[in-house]
Amino acid sequence: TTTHVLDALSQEGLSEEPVQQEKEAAGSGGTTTGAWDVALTGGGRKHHHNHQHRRRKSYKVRSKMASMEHLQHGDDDYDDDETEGAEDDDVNCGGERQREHPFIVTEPGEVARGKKNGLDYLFHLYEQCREFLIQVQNIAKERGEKCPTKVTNQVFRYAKKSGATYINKPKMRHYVHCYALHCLDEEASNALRRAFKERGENVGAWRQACYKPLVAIASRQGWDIDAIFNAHPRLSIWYVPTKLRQLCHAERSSISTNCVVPGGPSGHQLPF
Amino acid sequence: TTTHVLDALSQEGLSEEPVQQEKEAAGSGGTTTGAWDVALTGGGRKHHHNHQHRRRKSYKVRSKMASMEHLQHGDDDYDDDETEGAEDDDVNCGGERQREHPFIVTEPGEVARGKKNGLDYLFHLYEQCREFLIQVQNIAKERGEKCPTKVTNQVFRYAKKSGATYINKPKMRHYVHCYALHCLDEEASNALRRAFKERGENVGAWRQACYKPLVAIASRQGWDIDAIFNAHPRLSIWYVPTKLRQLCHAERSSISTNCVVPGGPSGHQLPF
DNA sequence: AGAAGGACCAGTGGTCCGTA
DNA sequence: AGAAGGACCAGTGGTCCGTA
Repeated sequence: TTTHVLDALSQEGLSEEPVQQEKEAAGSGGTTTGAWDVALTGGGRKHHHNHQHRRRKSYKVRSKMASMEHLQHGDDDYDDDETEGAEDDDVNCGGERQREHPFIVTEPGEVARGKKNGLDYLFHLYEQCREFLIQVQNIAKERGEKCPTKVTNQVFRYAKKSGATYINKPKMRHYVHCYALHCLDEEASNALRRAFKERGENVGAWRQACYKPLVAIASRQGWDIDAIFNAHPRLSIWYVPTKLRQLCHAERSSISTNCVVPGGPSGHQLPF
Repeated sequence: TTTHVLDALSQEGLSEEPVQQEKEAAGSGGTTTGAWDVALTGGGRKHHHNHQHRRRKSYKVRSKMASMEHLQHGDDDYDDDETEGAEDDDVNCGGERQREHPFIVTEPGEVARGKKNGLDYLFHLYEQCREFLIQVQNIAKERGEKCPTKVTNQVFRYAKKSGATYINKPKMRHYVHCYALHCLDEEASNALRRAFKERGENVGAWRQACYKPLVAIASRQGWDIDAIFNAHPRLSIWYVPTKLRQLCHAERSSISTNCVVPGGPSGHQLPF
């Protein structure tokens, strides 16, 4: 599994035909081996299924991503499995790969039904990215190259090359602060999930609601959100989202304006 | 001195006329106050001199840099002071600002004579960059923005805006490993300077020679050159130069090839 | 020739907005 | 409408090479 891993770091090919390198990467099953991966890739059957698709489609691909739909969770079936197989959803004639199923608010331990993904799966994606980062780091160290400490573009590229096509930068960046709450206060995160599920709120509303408890955590720890991220082993590899940083700053400013501290105007110290 | 510092971080102006902001920055004396600055800017007289030049030249500037030659060490005179004043390299009719005087190999404490700069001055530039970084960090913290841990493009831009036009990225990156040796083993660094001065070697030769003792230091500390840089408070803010990283890697590889360790082929551990 | 540094370039962090 | 992600963009790290 470590041989094609080296190829994966080299320049991305632009050929319209699927290249040998990609087939090898597909065979590795994404190089991660968590319980989720086994469950979600649907074992060996789906793999062969997808390989056939890829070959069948190879002359009509439209983009360089079109030939990589293995491990595709959008193709996976928890609900209307065989119905799906007959529609263009699974056959995917257009050449563009299917999008991932949208997330829904689930309780801890709950598996999403229908064409949906749950939040445990979302958080699992962050763990997978961490594993890809560790692999990239090991390769870099072996080669004596610069070693990334964060999940960078390079890591996303590596994940994609390794077959984890369902991982992409905009998605991971979008939910980082949700994952941060999960890491820093799992109890609070779980409670929020249960509350928002019960109220029937959508993912966007839950996502927005994750900011507030994080700002509260920051307020208790001297407002240094970077330090808070860096102190947590699983969170430290993620960039602090701009909006979270801004919220912490805004909240700190408004508090130190309203509650002037005896120390004078220069101090941003807390009133306790 | 902290008010125009905020302006300095904003977008660089492209006007052909010198703007008010630049005049203010000039007045601050580059915001650093070490003994070197005083010595090298030639006190107040030169400042007025340069201000006149700038005003006199303002209608014939060719580039956006042309109006910023204050603190210009290339204009400073240790040797042929008044002769220089009559020539075009102080009057600077072309509109392009003068280059810095080239470095020569000097002993510790030795001031370069003639149109040359010494190595103590070179190392002082690294200290100045560190001060600029600290200022950029303080501003970022105050604003709740991302806070750089290294000397980035932003810091070089800030230094230039602050009037330190003699600081630039290619130069600083070029000599980083020389500064690293100075930080990590000042005795060895001093000895090397004396030896190369005595032999009459040029700066390029001295610069090349700085790599070897650094690789030796790395070999004694487990080859992790990043860790070595990061462990030193003044060095940690500089990126490890590519070539130094490569030399450490190459040396480690060749040693572990020649001296096979009982532990087996996987080990990169040292034979002691 | 030896050296300083403007300016370029490939690949980054960040996220918008055309898409489904 | 709510959401996933291709693709763009400003500014980065890195250093070459036209300049003096």
